[in-house]
Amino acid sequence: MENLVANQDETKDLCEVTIIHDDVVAEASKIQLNEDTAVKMASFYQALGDPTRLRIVHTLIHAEMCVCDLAAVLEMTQSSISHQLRYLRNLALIKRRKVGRMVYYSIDDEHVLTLFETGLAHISHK
Amino acid sequence: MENLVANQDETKDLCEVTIIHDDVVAEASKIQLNEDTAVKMASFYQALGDPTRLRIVHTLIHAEMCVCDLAAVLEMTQSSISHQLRYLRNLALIKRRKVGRMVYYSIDDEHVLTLFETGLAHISHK
DNA sequence: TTAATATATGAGCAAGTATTCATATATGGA
DNA sequence: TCCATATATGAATACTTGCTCATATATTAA
Repeated sequence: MENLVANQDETKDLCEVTIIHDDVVAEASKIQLNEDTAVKMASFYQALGDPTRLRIVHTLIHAEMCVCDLAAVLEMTQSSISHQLRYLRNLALIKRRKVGRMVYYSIDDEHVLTLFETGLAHISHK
Repeated sequence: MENLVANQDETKDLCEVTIIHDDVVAEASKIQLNEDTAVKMASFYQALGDPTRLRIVHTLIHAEMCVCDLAAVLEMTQSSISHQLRYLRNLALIKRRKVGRMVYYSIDDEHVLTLFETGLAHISHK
């Protein structure tokens, strides 16, 4: 179930693909992520893989904020911020709270902060 | 230097952008990432934000591997793998070691594993 | 009910990207 | 030297994506 490569013969059917180290390939095949897992994980990283969304997340890590104020802080239009908020909400990274006609957004994922800090450490270190 | 918003009046110049909570906006403006930092961090996340690159990284976390074997394991062409390896190497997430005409790739960043584990925890948890 | 306003969203466009295809480079062996 | 082969890469293409613009929805206040 976690093995996308059924067997080596099948792999060898792929044009131009040669196996050099059978043992290494066999071991690596065992631990492969299934397609669904890879796609879901990639979506998670991609959410922070855009400067605007990253800045939104970074801002919301510090405080809950309404759309208007977020747009002001990031100096972007309400529309673009709203689109990106929907994107992040669809991935369940942020949640919203409605108060009258205002909508307050905040972080809704325990792993976002870890991810952010790791990224910051990465660019600070290299 | 970390403050992209020079002052509130300037922010208000942006068409259609209204500030609701001046204090919240002022505080948030103080902690904003500068453009360069946001772009660099986003690039880091984006590297794992593609299923193919994520699978490459995941595989290399377990073992150093040559291009041929990687292509076999991931069931993709040597060319596409090679392109993505260059991408990851340009971001210094992986490094290479040449032995004859073979090139062995491995992880070259201490934060990649943390990032990967956090992402896995995220999708396992939600 | 009507006007004002905070937020949401569909369509369109421009820019970016992952793969393929063809080919180049580089190394080892005959 | 000549061929086979492991890897790299430029160009083209199909696909994705972030923003803008116009407009819709929803809530408050008059």
